[in-house]
Amino acid sequence: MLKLLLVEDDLDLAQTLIQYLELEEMRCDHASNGVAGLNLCKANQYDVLLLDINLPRMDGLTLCQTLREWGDDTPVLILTARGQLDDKLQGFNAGSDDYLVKPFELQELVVRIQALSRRRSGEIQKLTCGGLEMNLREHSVQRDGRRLKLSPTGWLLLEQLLRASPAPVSREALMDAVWGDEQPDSNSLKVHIFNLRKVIDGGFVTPLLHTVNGVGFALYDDSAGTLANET
Amino acid sequence: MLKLLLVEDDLDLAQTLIQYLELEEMRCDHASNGVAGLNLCKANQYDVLLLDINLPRMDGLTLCQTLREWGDDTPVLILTARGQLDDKLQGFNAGSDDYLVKPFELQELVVRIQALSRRRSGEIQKLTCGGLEMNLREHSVQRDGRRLKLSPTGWLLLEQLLRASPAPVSREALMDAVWGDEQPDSNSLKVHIFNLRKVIDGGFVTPLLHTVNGVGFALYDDSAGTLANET
DNA sequence: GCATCCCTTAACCCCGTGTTAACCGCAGAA
DNA sequence: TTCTGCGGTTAACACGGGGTTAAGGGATGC
Repeated sequence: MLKLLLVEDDLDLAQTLIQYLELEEMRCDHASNGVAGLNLCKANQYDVLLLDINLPRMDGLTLCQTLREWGDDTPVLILTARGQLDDKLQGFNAGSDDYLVKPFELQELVVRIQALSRRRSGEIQKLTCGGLEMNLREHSVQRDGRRLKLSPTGWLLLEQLLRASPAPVSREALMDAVWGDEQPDSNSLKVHIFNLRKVIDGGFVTPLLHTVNGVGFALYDDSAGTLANET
Repeated sequence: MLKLLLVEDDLDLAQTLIQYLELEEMRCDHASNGVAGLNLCKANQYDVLLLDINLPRMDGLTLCQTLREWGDDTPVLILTARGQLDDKLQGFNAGSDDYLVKPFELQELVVRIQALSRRRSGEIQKLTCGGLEMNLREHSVQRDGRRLKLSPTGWLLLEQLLRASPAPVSREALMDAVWGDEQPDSNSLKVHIFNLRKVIDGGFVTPLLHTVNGVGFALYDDSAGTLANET
C-alpha cells in the first residue's frame, strides 16, 4: 500500500481527495500548511508527495525545493489551479516530478501517482505466504517483521515453495531446482528441508512448512482457515 | 547531454521537436514507426523515450508495453493528440511515466523530459542509509554526525552499495564499478570491503554493511527490532 | 629524497555451508 | 509381533568463501 502526503489548505478538497485515494488502496496523510508538511516529511517516509502551491506559512514550491536541498528525493506531484506555462516551469524547476492543473480527473491523479511510485520502488517483486515475505530484489526474507537469515540452498528451496504455495512441491522438483542434473546421492534434501524448517518455523507458533506425505512439501498457513482432516 | 528517442510519424513535427531539443542540449534520435523505434531501443541506451500513440507498424502503447515486458525501464513520455481521460489511463497503464497532449508548449516538454531523466540518472545529492549519509556534492560521508574518512575505492564501493540499498550488490557489479574491464586477479575486493567495513561500522553499535552469502554485499539498517536466526 | 597514502598481493584462518551417514520413531504390511 | 519404508533429527567432516593481517610497491606531496 502506498503512503502519500497531501499538503493542501482547502480542507474540502483535501477531504475528497483523501477519501478517493483510500478507495485506491493509498493511505494519505494530510497537512494544511507548508511547515506542517515539511515536518511530516522529516518524520515519515512517503512514497509520493502531493503539494498545492498556494499554502499558508510556506508555499509548495519552497517546500519542494527545501526537501531537495536536504537530499530528499521523494517524488513530488504539484497540484494547483495555476496552469500557465511559467507556473509549470517554476514547478519543475523547484524539483518536482509532475504537475497537474486543477480541476483534474481523480483517476488521472491516481495513475500519475502510481507512475511516480512505480519508478521509484522499481517494481518490487515479493512472494508471500502467511506472515512470511520474500523480497526478491532485496534478497531478504522476513516473517512477522523479523528478518530471517537463510543459506543459499535454503533460499532456493523457499523460493520454489513460495511460488507453488499453497500447492505442494515434489521432492523431484525441489532437487531439480537446487542441483539440476548433478544430484547428490544421499538424503541431502531432507537435511536442507530440516534446516529450512528451523529457520522459518523455529520460534513461531504456527508452522508454515508442511510435509505432504508421499508427495512432497507445501507452504501454507492454516492458522486462520479450516483444518484438513487427517487419516 | 541527454540522449532521447523520438518515435513520431509526423515528419514535420519530428523535425521541429528535434531542432528545439538540440538547442536544449539534448541529442534526439528519431524513428517514424513503432518497429523501428523498438529496434533502436534494443540497440541503444536512451535517457528518455518520446512516443506518439498513432504510429505505423506498431502503436506507441504496444511499444511501451513491450519494452516493459522485456524489463526495460527507460522513462517513457507519451506525446499524443488524444486527450481524453481514457486515453491517458491507457497510456499510464501501458507503463509510461508521463503523458503530454498535443499541442503542447515546447518548454513544458523540455522540463518534463528533464524531470524524468533527473530521477533516473540521479542528480540526487545525498545518499543515506540508517544514520549513514553520503553527500555527493561535498564529497563527504558521515554517520550519526561523525565525519568519516574513506579512500577513493572505498568511496566507489559505498556509492554503489548506497544506490542499491537495501538490495545487495554482487561482487561482479562492485568489481565492475571499481575497475571496469581491467580487474585485478586477487582478493583485492575482499580487502577493500574489509577496510570499508572498518570505516563505516567500526566504533558503531549496529553494523550497516552486511554480507549476503553467495550473493554479495548489502547496506541496510537492521536495528529496527529485527532478529537474525541461525541456519 | 623522504614521508605518506593507498592499492595490490599473498598467506593464513575461521566459519558458514553442503554432504554424508547413522539413528530414531512411527505406521502399515506381513 | 516383527519387518520395513518413510520421514525427522543429529552429528561428523570436508570444502570453500569470506575475514584478517601484513608486506611491498606505486603515486603523490612536502
